[in-house]
Amino acid sequence: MGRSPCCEKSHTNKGAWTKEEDQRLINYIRLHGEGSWRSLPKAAGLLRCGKSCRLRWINYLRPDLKRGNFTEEEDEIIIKLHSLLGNKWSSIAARLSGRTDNEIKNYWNTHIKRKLISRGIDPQTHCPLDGSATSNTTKAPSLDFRNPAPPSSEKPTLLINEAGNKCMPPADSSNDTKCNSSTTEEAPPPLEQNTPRANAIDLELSIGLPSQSKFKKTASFNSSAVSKLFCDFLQPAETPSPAMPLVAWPIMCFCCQLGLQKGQLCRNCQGRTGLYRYC
DNA sequence: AAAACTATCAACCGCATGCGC
DNA sequence: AGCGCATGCGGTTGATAGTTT
Repeated sequence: MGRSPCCEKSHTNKGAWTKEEDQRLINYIRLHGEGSWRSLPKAAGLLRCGKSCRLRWINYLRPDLKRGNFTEEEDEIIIKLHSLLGNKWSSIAARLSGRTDNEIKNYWNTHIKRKLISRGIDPQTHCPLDGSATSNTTKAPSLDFRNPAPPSSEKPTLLINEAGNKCMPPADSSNDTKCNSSTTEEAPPPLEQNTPRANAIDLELSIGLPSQSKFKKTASFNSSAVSKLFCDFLQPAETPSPAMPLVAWPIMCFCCQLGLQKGQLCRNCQGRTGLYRYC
C-alpha cells in the first residue's frame, strides 16, 4: 500500500499566495504556533496543502526573517560554509540568522556562483578553475583547496585555504579523486552515498545550530585534530559579526561538547569555541 | 513601443529521515 | 522489524520584473 498523498490535490490552491491566505496563516500560527502542518490548512481555513503552508511560513512570513540584500560578509560566510558543507542549504542557513535555506540556495545560484567563477573558482569544488578560465585579471581565490581530495575510502584529508588554515574538504567532493577544474553543472554524488549519515555528516549538522536534540545526539565525530580545526573555523570573530547573532553564552566545544566559559580553551582539544547555543 | 532575452525568487515536487505504533 | 505518517531538504520550475535590442 502506497503512501497517501500529503493533500487532496484537487481541493487545494496552488501558485502564488494571496494576502488573505497569508493573513489567515499568520493569524493561525500566532494563535496555535508552528507545527501540525498536515492538519493546519483545514484548521486555518486554507485551501492549501500542509507543505505549502509550511514553506510559505518558513520562507516568507516568519517574523524573524531578514529581508533585503545579502552583505559582503554574508557572502563570504556562505562561500566558506559551502566549501565545507556543500549544498547543505539548511545547515548553511542555520548559521545565518534571518536567512532561509531557499533564499540562500537562490542567492547561491544567481549571484555567488557567478562571483566565484569570476574569481576563477569552481563553485562546486571551490578549486581554482584551469588556466584558461583563470584570467590574469581575476582576483585571487578566497578559498584555495590545493590538496587533492582523498580517495573515497579514506578519511578526509584536511585542506589548506589561502590564509594557510586547514579546512575540511567540501562535503560533496568526497568522490572526486582530484580537484576537477571543469565547471560541469553535474554535482558530485552526495557524501551519504558512501558514508553512513551518522558519520561525516555529523560535523556539518552541528555547525552553529541551536541545541536541537536530533543534531546533538549524532555528534560523534571525535578526531581531535580535525575537530580542533573545525573549532578554529567556527570561532566567533573578535567583534561578533551581525550575520552570526546565534552566538550566545554559555557555549560548548563543538567537538568535545564540554562546557566552556567565554574565551576559555577546551581542555580536551584546545579549541576555544564551537557549538553555540541559544539562551 | 514592443519584442526578445535575462535574472530573480517564490513555490512546487519527489525523496529522505525520524518517530510512533 | 516493518509500516505509515509528518516533516524537512534540495533540486527544479515557472511567473514576473527588469533589461536590452
